[in-house]
Amino acid sequence: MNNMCQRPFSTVLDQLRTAGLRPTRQRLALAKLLFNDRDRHISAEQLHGEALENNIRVSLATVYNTLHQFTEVGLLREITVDSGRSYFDTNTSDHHHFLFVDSGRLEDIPDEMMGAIALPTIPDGASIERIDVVVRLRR
Amino acid sequence: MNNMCQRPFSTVLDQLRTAGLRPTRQRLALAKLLFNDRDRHISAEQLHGEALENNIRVSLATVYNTLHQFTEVGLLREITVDSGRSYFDTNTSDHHHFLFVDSGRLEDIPDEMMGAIALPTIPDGASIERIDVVVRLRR
DNA sequence: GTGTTTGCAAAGTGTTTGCAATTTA
DNA sequence: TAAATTGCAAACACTTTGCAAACAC
Repeated sequence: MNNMCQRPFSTVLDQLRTAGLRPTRQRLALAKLLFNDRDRHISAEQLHGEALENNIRVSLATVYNTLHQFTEVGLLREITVDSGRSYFDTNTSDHHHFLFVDSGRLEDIPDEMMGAIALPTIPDGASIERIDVVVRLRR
Repeated sequence: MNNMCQRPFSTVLDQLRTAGLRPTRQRLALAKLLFNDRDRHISAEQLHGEALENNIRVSLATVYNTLHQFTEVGLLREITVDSGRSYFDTNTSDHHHFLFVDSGRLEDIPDEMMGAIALPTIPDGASIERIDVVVRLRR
């Protein structure tokens, strides 16, 4: 698995600064929860819950704002697998996902497990923003 | 493009019957809207609107029920591209999608435009239900 | 100080549900 | 007539918004 999320913390600060986002208490605390660990696929509600557990006072609205701001800045990647719920992936490198349909759990596909995908021919005038591959697994 | 949706109408009736779904006025009318034409990617609200335009009295709840029942029976395939909105694809064959991110429009990728995807190695005990590929396009 | 960010509660979106009335076999 | 289906309105889950108070620079 590509450990792109183990960025030095200074990078987060830099990226916030570069993007003109002030390093507020809330943003820094959420960034720590998100990036200090392994790669994560986390929803806004989950992150909010985790913040509260860690005695970080932050509102759900701020968690949403922060996740979106981080996504715009390139610190996160947003993934939607099922209707009505977004996950945010701390691994922003090119990679794909396993979705365990029974549990709803989402996991990165290690590069060794997934060969390269041949790029499709695309319509005139269009350009590829990104290719999302979700391998849906049972059992 | 694989025209799997041009199934004879009798097939729809058969599949409903086989599944123990009564061919009610609403189900038949919605099936006609869905399957009489080209391949479609349609949301519940869109289909409901279309039904009303065609003077088919049907509630939005019934449209939702019907779309899900058709999906269970294998007449449709459900696709979620962005948070909070499901599309139903009348093409249930193995194929992938272009998503035009500006408009939100979803389109089948013709087989000629997309090479085969190498199946990934999957975790022990799991089996692949389906692989969703969404090529996100700009402009 | 000035502009940014936050928290709250309210509004919004798409979807599902409970249940009485209706329809189908 | 028994079971399935429908329509309505209310409930739902998740997300976004408006705005005054708090904060960062």
